[in-house]
Amino acid sequence: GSVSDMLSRPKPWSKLTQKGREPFIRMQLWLNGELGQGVLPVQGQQQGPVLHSVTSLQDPLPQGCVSSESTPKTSASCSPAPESPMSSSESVKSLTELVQQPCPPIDTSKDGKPPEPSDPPAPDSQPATPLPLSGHSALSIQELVAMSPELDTYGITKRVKEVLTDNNLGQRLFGETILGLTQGSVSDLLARPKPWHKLSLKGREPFVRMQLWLNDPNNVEKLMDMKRMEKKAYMKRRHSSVSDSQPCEPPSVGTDYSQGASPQPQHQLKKPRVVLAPEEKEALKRAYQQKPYPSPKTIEDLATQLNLKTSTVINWFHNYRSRIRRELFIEEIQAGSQGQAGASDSPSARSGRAAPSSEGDSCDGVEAGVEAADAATKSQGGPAEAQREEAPRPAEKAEPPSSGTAGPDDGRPRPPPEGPADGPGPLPNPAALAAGEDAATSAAPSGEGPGVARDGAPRSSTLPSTSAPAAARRPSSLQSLFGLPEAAGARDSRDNPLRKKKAANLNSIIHRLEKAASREEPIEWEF
DNA sequence: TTGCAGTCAATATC
DNA sequence: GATATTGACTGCAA
Repeated sequence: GSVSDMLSRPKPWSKLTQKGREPFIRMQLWLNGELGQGVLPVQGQQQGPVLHSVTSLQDPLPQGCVSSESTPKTSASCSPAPESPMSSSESVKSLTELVQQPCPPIDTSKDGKPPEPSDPPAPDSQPATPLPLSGHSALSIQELVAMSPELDTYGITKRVKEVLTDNNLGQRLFGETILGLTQGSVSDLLARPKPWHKLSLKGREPFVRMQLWLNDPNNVEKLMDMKRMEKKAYMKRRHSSVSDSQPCEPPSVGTDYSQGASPQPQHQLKKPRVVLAPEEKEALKRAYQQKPYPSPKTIEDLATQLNLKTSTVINWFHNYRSRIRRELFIEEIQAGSQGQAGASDSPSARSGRAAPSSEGDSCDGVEAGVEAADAATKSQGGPAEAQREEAPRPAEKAEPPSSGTAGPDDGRPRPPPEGPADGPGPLPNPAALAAGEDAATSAAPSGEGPGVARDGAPRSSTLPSTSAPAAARRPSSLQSLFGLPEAAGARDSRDNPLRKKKAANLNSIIHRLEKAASREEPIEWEF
């Protein structure tokens, strides 16, 4: 009866609970041939082998399947191991274990044609899947992510970095093979992991993959294999291209692009990458300090004055906000782990424990740990310290006189800013520009900052005092959030960037407050 | 429409 | 050559 109902009236995915999704996962797996025969005994007890099939997928990661494609050597298949029935709670447990504990050797796929992310020769062989996943794996990983227990993103990346460096494995290989991401993304991810509870489902995926990879006892071997294979393929291509004096591009199956169709046009269509001059960045940063959320008009003005496209300015603000936020996360984490004195190097887990459902605990509460981080950064020699203040620190090496121009001596291949080539001239003072526009906003911080809730706006159950990370709950953190001067306390010159960040973050909060205040309906405050 | 998360990919830097 | 940085883009949600 349930089956009939489900088949004839399937609910949309988004409406389904996790439990409700299980049958669909099973169906999908079954369709993919992933479920063995008779592995799913009809549930004698109410909760049968829930999730068992999912958890029994020994390799939800691409790596196995990928390597099977491009690494015929790697043995085995993705077929699930024999299973035994399991209760629902056991299933959940098994999921947790899958992610958190070492799992049996990963078998590689036998089916499908997984793409070859790291091996360009057959770029079109897998039209549909951008990730190095076979279809079922993609589904599985998403399910795993959805049901994954909280992971210690910081710890995971730390371990991944260790393993990679210890074994001389590159980010590119790892990213393309294991995560389905490009080198840049991997670098970013490893250097600045977000805490688990701040990640979206999609954002969690790479961490689940990393965790699973870490759990795989053969992970390094497989990657090494991939590396060897790549090298081999590369040598082969190089060899053949040399002997044939052909371009070493992968031979695009049967098509000859090298003739009439010029090989160039695609390149010519590419837009040159905009590279902002240090002075421009500096100006933008100043504007950001004043107003992290500039109005369209301000953006327009900034763009005009800096001789940039408005979209560039918009993008810059988006990127900068987002990256600042992440920097602050990192600082929070660092501070947290410092404060915890090694009790656990699981900051995200920490906050999770403190706030089991603390999604809204500190939306912008990234300030929470900054103060501690501030102290921490001075004494601690951590892996991230080198870059910790990089973003917010204005014009690192070439702290330019702000009136300077983007002179040619900056040595950067500045693409032609489509506009008069006379340059921006003496750079404007965008800060003033931004500040001037909204004095009220800028003045706000000096007022009663956390009065956020004074108007009765629900300080809300979503923000229980216990929901914030430990550092955030310290009174001093609250003070630091809204009491900048004291919090920042001019301890040394390194405080400046932090103060700026804090100020900017505060402005960001204010911006949201203002926005929220202009709404009719009550809202839930998230700070 | 706006802001954000996540990512790519070009470029810079090590 | 590997890694880090960063402008741009996509897709989603409010």
